[in-house]
Amino acid sequence: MRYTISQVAEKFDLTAHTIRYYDKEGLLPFVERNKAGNRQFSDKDFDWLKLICCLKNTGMPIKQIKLYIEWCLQGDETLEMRRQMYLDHRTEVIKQMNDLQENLKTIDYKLEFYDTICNIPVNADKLSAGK
Amino acid sequence: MRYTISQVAEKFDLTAHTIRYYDKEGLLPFVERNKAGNRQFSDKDFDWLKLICCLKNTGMPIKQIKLYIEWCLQGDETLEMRRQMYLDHRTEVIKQMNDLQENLKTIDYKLEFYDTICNIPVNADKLSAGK
DNA sequence: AATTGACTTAGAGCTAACTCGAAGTTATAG
DNA sequence: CTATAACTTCGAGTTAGCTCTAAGTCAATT
Repeated sequence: MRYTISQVAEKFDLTAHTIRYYDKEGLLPFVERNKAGNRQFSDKDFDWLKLICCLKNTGMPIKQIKLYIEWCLQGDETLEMRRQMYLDHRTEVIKQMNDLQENLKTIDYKLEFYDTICNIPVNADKLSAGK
Repeated sequence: MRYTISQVAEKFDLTAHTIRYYDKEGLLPFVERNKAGNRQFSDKDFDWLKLICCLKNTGMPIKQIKLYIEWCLQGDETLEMRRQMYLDHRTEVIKQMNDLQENLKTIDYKLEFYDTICNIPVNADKLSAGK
């Protein structure tokens, strides 16, 4: 099956503009064109896009994703670099998760405070960020 | 105890520039000045800054943080709005954590693949993002 | 009295990641 | 044959969040 840019946009919850931007930035060098010059996405391209979205949504900059894709196209000589990239990125993602969990504690603490004070709205914090 | 902007920057791993930027954006209306016009941070301000960093690091836009701080200074009439903001933000943070966890699976799957292929570097994926 | 260093403001500049508009091409429906 | 819709490129514009520079103030040291 072949898909147009707007079908892909729909499927990945992106805009066609964004997909063209990704292409321009070198993230989609493998996408083929028909005689009219229109992009023709294949199911194989969907795997690439899923991966690109995964890396993007975990905070990897587009330039680094581009680099990774270049490595993939270069072949086996870049295998170890790619593996190392995933190792480093995994560490980053774990850190993000830990940071979120830590910050969630603060938010939950605040919520406890507001849940209490909103039922008994007396003597609330006007100028204090604590408690 | 009173602290200068550079001491605060050091403590919160920000630059003095960034702190002035936050002040300009309305995040630090409570910070006092000495006769020379220099900012004088107190321990109470540290609580505010911790909270601001928490919200910022969980993806809350600076404009919304500013709004929250305005609400705090307005007093009890905004208690319910503040509580609702924390509820909404909590949902956001949980979503971020779930998304990260989901994406981490993809990364771990990739790592498994690269761990295998890097020990037996034969027939690697040259043009496929899958498997 | 002069130098040094840390602060001040105002405002310009930067980067990432889009986001949009203009002008043009092509395939299909009427 | 023409109108419409969906695509194309190019390049300008936008937004968030800084980041930096210039020019100036002020307190403390030499």
